[in-house]
Amino acid sequence: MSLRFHDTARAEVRPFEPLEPGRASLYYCGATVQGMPHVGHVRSAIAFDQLTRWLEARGLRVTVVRNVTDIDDKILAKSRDSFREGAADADPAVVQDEPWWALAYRFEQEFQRSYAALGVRPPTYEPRATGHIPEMHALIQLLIDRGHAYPAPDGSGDVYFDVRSWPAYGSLTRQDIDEMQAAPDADPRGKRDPRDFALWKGAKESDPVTASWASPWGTGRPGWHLECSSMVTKYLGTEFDIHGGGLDLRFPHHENEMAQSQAAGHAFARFWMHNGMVTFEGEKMSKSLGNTVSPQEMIDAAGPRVVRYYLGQAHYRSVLDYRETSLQEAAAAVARIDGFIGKASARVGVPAVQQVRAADLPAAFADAMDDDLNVPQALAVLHTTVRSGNTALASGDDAAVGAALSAVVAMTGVLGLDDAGDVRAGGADAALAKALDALVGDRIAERVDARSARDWARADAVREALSSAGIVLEDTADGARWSLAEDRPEA
RNA sequence: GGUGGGGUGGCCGAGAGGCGAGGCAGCGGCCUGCAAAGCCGUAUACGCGGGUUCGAAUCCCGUCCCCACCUCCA
Repeated sequence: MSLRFHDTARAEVRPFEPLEPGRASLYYCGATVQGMPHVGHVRSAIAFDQLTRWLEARGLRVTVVRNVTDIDDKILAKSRDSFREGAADADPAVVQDEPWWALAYRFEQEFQRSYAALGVRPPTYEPRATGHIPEMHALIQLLIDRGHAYPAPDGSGDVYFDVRSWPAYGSLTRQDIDEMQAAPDADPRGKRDPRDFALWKGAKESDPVTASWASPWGTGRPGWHLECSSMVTKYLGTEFDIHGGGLDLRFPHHENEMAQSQAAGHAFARFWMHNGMVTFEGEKMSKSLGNTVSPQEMIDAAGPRVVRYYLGQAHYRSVLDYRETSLQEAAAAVARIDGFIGKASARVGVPAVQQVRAADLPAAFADAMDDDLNVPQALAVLHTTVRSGNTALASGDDAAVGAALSAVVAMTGVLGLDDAGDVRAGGADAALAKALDALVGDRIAERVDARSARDWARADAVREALSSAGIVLEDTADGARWSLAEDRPEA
């Protein structure tokens, strides 16, 4: 079976043929860096990281571009707020008297940290909106020349996209302009139609000078949707393979982006892929509802590897509903996989880290991934392989153990579990781990003596002493194994 | 009002006309000095009411409920 993906624009799953053989181009929307990352951002990044890894496993060289929107109304507003007396007192995420560019950069780094912790590999390039003002000006001029944009006649310095001039407007999400609910609080200043959106925003009195750029239409700053169109075209060309983002970006962001790019004469994205929302007990997580759980809170509770598994386990287009027990269940599943990898590695050796290729993967796994990234079904294959590996381990069939181990490692690589470092397990200082191993080894030797003397009380005392220090002992056919106890996540 | 997506066993979560994916939790067993881990077995599951069919969770008709987007949002 060949690769096929769901395309939002066509509302169907269809075969994926890259524009250029052997290569794939992917652009997906990163964050507007106006606050701390929340799980939704991270889920989206994980979904497109899985997509990237799968395209690569299929032998494609993938160019990934993810934007950073580092200028917008909210960034400016939050910066402005930070200059109020005592602004930082109430909220630890607020830095007193912080310029907008410092604020944007600070949060950009927070995003980097979260992505890295959860094994989202860096994109090929991550352009910032503020670095592409000339490209935006060129696009605006092109749209004006082609009759699809106009400077506002009210002298505001705004330039708008003319929605009515583009008959295909609404086609991405199958919206009819006349059926849409009118925005109650939209500022219609100078617009021909309330749906027209700003390509360029004229500078206001309250805007800092650092947030204003000269333009043929007056001093100002870019509108929200424009940066993506400009940056996609610059790095991936006027036509490219896949454009991704969260489902909530379909409208208006991606609709507007598509309209302005196609009105400029660009073929633009061949596929539009959108990931589902993360909900909290059935409701979309949002700050206004106060039901957010931050990636850091999850990582603190369960470790990055478990969080990576949890956020990446559902199909990317489905709603992922977070509830109290979610991380515990994910932790149990991860422990099962890791338990096998640990025991199998001890038996047949740690498999060499090689380039993961689809050919090394179970066919059922590859088929599932080919089918619009059916990760849940792929995980079923992974777990089935773990089970057969455990059976082989018990029966002493080392050849089968080795085969299962390679397959499991390859599958976890595709899913990105390999890069989601667990600080408690893998990231610990090597010298420390060695020292601990020596100490625990002595106790294990002592327990072996006790057991051969059938002195169960002494053997159990060793195990309990280690257990109270957070070290778990397991007796296996190859002798006792020790590992650090998993913290059971509380939230 | 418009546009999409959903309702699957105690929970999460695939599937989409015919052998009950997978994980978590539970129960029974095997293994173990005891554990842990593992393995095996174990469930009148498909919102509700009709219909089509030899056969429907999957198709058709009706109906109820939920979520998202249409304003900033991954």
